[in-house]
Amino acid sequence: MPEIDPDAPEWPYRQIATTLRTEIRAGLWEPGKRLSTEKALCERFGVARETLRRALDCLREDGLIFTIPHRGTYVVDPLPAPTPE
Amino acid sequence: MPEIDPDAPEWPYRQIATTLRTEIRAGLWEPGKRLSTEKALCERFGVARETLRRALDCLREDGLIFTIPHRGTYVVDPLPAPTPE
DNA sequence: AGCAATTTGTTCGTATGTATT
DNA sequence: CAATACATACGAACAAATTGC
Repeated sequence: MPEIDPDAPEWPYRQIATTLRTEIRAGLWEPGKRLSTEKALCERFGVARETLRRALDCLREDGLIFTIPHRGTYVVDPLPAPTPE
Repeated sequence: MPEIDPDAPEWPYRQIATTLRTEIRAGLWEPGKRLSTEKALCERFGVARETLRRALDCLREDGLIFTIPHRGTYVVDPLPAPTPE
């Protein structure tokens, strides 16, 4: 069961962003802790690094994650209130 | 003051080539030095990467620039004599 | 102090699909 | 139809900072 569907109308990077957003909201990624590395996430979703990074950009805009250069990407703590819309 | 006019009769990539050619000839880009990255130039001119690269192709044909893969695009040193026409 | 591995940052090469001119 | 343009995506290579030994 691939985690993204290349044939879906939604772009892969958006599908990935949605998946990760849901997981973070569900608590699968603990606030304050580090997310998987870009490399690991690329392998998990079967996409190129650019695509994965594009997805992370979305989450960063949501205020759900932040990245420390050469260290990793972390889940914010505490999580921001979900934005309506 | 956008640097290119999408409504002009000239294609955007040609307008960009002309602008950069003029700047290089005027010495705004020092011979031997690196030009801005494709990304930065895309943002400056507000065009897609393909369009920007098409403009760089023109300058490359003019012998004004050369590109080192994964490093950047540089202004030739010395500049070639302007070709008549 | 030194060194290699890890990880993110950057940059160009290429290809595809869609829309516009 | 052909050329151009945009957005996305994959690939490759290199840079730079961090980490662990």
